[in-house]
Amino acid sequence: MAEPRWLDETERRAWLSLMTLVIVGLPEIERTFRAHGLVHVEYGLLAALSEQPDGLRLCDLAQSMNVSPSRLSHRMRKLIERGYVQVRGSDDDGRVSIAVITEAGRRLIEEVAPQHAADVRRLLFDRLSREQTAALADALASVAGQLAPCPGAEVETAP
Amino acid sequence: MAEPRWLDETERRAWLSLMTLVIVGLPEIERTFRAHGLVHVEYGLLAALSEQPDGLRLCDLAQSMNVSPSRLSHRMRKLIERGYVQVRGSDDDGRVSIAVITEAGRRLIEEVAPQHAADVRRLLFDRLSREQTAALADALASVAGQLAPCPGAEVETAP
DNA sequence: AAGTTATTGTTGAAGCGTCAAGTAAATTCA
DNA sequence: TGAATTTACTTGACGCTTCAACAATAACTT
Repeated sequence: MAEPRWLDETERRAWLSLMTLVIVGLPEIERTFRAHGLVHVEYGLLAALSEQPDGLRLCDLAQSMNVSPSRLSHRMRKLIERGYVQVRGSDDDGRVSIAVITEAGRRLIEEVAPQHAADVRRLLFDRLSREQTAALADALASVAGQLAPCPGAEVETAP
Repeated sequence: MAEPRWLDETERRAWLSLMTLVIVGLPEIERTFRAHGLVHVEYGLLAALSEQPDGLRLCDLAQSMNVSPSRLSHRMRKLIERGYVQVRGSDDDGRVSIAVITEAGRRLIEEVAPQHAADVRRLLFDRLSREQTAALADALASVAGQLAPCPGAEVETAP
């Protein structure tokens, strides 16, 4: 059993700050979604679908959003129930389902998106200089790049 | 209604990378804890308590770990049931309870801590240069500093 | 001292995520 | 062609988080 390599002071500060961001900051982000009856992932799903007017295979959607099939299935059930998404089977492949955003879904994210962008800005970027933002993007992209084959994990820009 | 200010390309990359880290990376971190019957927050609580041999008031513990009273209460119930923590009432103040880590709790985090440190390293710091790490710590600390009055949110170094 | 307010902590319900198991269709391959 | 494997997706159970409501003690206020 090798001697464990503990984090040094800088690493520890980075990690603890990240955890604070996750534990305190993200729930604040969530509140905007909850006010509209959504959770963050559902917003991401709607945003992704809003860029694909012809719909998206569920497996592709799951992969692009980095969610498990199970999780996607549970979220889709709710989004379908509430009329934000419709799902039809594929003609080509009997296994796949294709999700399409509805008009109601489109209206919803068009309403939520600006608030979300403002939230993210308030939480994160308003507190960082341009240099800090660039450095943050650089570092996080290095990490995320190896985690997810799919880079386009979410949509924050205009719908 | 002002025109929404969308994220620019760098900000978007930073945010999406952060979300990937949260959605893909943190669950990997969680798996180590689950293997020991814990969740991340519980590890943090035990780690915090392990540095206070005389115990800690629950309200102080909650504040220092940035968790709600309710959440703390639920987690403590489990930690008490499993014998990792003991709680006694305070003599000074009839409202407060004081939590103390047990020997079993101490043994547990001493076992888990090195694995957790290795996980964090694998996830994050092994993929970053010293400069990137320093920049990340700088940027995240700027953000976290305004989110949490309490900086010592968790313990990653030797117990 | 009595009433009000603030602090500390708990509880139960509802919703979400994970995991394991399962169905069904397509593909591979013997 | 038929059997095994892979791919796509769903379901149910269990644990965790949040939120609202609650109880109990302490601290103010006049």
